[in-house]
This record gives sequence, structure tokens and C-alpha cells, in this order.
Amino acid sequence: MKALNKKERATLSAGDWEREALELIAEQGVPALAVEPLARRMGITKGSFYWHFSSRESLLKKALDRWEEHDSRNLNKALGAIDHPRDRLESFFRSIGKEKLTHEVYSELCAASGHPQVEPVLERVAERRMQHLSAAFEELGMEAVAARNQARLTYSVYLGFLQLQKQHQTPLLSSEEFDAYIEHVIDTLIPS
Amino acid sequence: MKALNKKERATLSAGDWEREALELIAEQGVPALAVEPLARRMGITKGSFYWHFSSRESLLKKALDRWEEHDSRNLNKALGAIDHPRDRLESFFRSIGKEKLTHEVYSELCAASGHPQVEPVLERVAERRMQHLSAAFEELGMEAVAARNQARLTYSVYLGFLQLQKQHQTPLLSSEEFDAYIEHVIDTLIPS
DNA sequence: AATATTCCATACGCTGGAGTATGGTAAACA
DNA sequence: TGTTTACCATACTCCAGCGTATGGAATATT
Repeated sequence: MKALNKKERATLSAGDWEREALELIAEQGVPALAVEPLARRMGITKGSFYWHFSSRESLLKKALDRWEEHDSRNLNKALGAIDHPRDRLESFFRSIGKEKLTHEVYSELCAASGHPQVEPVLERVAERRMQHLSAAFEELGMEAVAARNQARLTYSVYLGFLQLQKQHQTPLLSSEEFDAYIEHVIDTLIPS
Repeated sequence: MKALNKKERATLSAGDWEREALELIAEQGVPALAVEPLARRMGITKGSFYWHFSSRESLLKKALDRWEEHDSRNLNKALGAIDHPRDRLESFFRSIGKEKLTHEVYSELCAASGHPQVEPVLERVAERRMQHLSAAFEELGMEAVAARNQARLTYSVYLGFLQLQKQHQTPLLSSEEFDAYIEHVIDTLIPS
């Protein structure tokens, strides 16, 4: 079963569709994920799609599964390895620059939080991340309830940042004004 | 021209359509604002709509204008009257409970921030509100740059809160856990 | 070589919403 | 009272996306 894909366009797999779907979501949002436009974008036709997937819904489901799992692994990999909680929190914010696709997708998922397929994913992901933050704050000496509130607050800041970014109302990611803002955020949110 | 509208359904005005449009947006989001569904919801047909408006776009535009102006007035009315900046900021957060429709609409507009008609509205509203916050922080003794950053941060918290609320990941608005959270937020964000 | 399987193209039918055209009715007006 | 004018219903056309059906080509299998 397909040992070598020499170089160019051999034949598409379901994974290819899922990846392309995620890119489309990142660029234009969940509602823009339509079969025919996606096919056109890939230089192919519906015929292929409906061989790999039973419906648009099923593609969305699998794409979201893929994204969620990637995000989950990434959370532990990138942040679990950092010792000091303060650095871990700082890394959390600065990671918005890297892992761009992941955050863009997430941003668009938030915009589609009403969607039945999207909703449970959002809840799980937010919960995982907030747990992570909460643990970090506890390591910094906060009590459980306070740490949980602080985690919610911190995560809200992250969500709000994503939103302001989409509205072009945040300093450029590479400017020193951005760095100053991040520093301000960290100083405010993280107990010294 | 129409002196008395006795009681029941006399004849609809453009304003009626705009109000109903805003309610629909609050409930189901901007993409759900479609002419025929809206007409059905009002127990009437398209024929009426296209007499009052030239297109769906024009309805959206006028509805957004109406909402933005209401929000603008509300900002000055509700918050401009409060003396102490700390109270003003606290009132800012607690206002989410009251003025429910306004915040629900805003939340859905954020979810549609990519839309060309929505985008400029969002930018203006966010800018106005952040200016307001920024001024309050300056009154509390912060320097201009710090106040601006703090305003951005505070507004991010507000945006994130709206998002978490849509994901049912925020304590109930009427619970004491909610009050505790708000207090936590205020203590963290507002210099004593 | 003959056959089967995999992957894709093409051509359908179906649905829902946008916008148009046209006609009807009731209230205001002359 | 007859006639506008304001408001609404009905019946179209147009378009885009979903899902299906079917056939063709390439590759694998026997």
C-alpha cells in the first residue's frame, strides 16, 4: 500500500485533507470550511473528497481531533519541560508567536464556539490549559482557590489577546512595544 | 403619518427590523442574520423587508449603527457618572450582568470580527472603551504608557470573560463564586 | 495478461437564501 | 368617493454548496 511517494502529487490521503482543512480554518474560519472550495484550493474535485470522507461533518470532526491531539501534546512538550513556573507562564504567552497555526486555528474555533462539533473541543482544551496554569500558580505558593481564579484570569487575558489581535488592535508581535506589553502583563499577573 | 399605533401589530417600521435583527444576532450570531428566517421569526414575509431595506447588507449596517450608538451613549451614561475610578472599573465588569443584550451582541460581533461590515465597528468600540479605561487608570496615578497597557490588559480580561462565558466555563453570574472571581480580578488589576 | 481496487472527474438533483416582479389590501388623502 | 400611497404576500429566477451516481484511469493483485 503505497510504499514510496516519489515526490510530487501521488494520491491524496485523508490526512492531507485534514491538514488542508485546518489551514483553511486558520485563514477563513470554520464556516468557510466547505467541500467544494476546499477541493478547488487543492486543485482537485469533490469526487476525491467523498471517497475519503462520508460528509463535511466527518472531515471537521477528524480535523478537530487531529488539532486537539496536537495541542495536547504540545502543551506538555513545550511547557512541561520548563522548571520555574514563572518561566512557564512567560513561555505560555510568548508561544503565541511560534506555533502560529495552532493559535490561529484556536482563535477561529473560539469564533465558532456555538458550533456543536466545536464546542466540546473548546471546553476540553480550555480546561486542560487552565489546569496547567493553575498548577503553575500553586507552585508559586498560591492557594488552590486563588490559583484557580488566577488561572482563569490569565487565560482570559490570553483569549482577549487573540481577539484584539484579530482586530489589529495589538502591537505588532515583533515590535518592542509588544515586548513591553508582554512584560507588563507578566508583571501584573505573576507574583514575584 | 401614523399618529397612533393602537396596541397590537399595526405596521412594521425599519426600526422594528433593526431591533429584531440585533436580537437574532445576540442569539445566533451574525451569519444567522438572513432575510427569510428573520421574516419568519417576525411572522411576516420577505415582501415587507425589501420594502424597508435594499438588501441584507443594508439591514446589517443600520443595525450595527444603532447598536454602536447605543453602546457609545451607554458608556458615558453608566460609567461617566461614577466618581472614583476604582468604582468605575468595577462597574465596568459588573455591567456584564445588566445590559445583557448589548454584551451578547458584542460577543457575537467579536465572533464575526472577520466580516467587513463588523470589523470597523469593533475597532471603534474597543478603542473607545479602552480610552475610557486608560483614563481611569491615569486618574489612579499611573503614567500614560502604563495606563494604556493596563487598559489593554483589562479589556483583554473582559473579552476573555465573554468568550469563556459562551463556553460555559465561567461561574454563574449570580453565584457567590462569581462574585469572588470578580473581586479577584479587580484586586489584581486595580492598584489600591 | 486479466482482474480488482483505489482514487478521481463529471454530471446530476436537492436545498436554502438573495433579490426581483407583480399584484393585493387597507389606510390616508384629495 | 375615488385615488394615491404604504405595506405586505406570492411567485418567480439565480446561485452556491451538499451529497449521489456513475464512469474512467492508474495501480496493485493474482
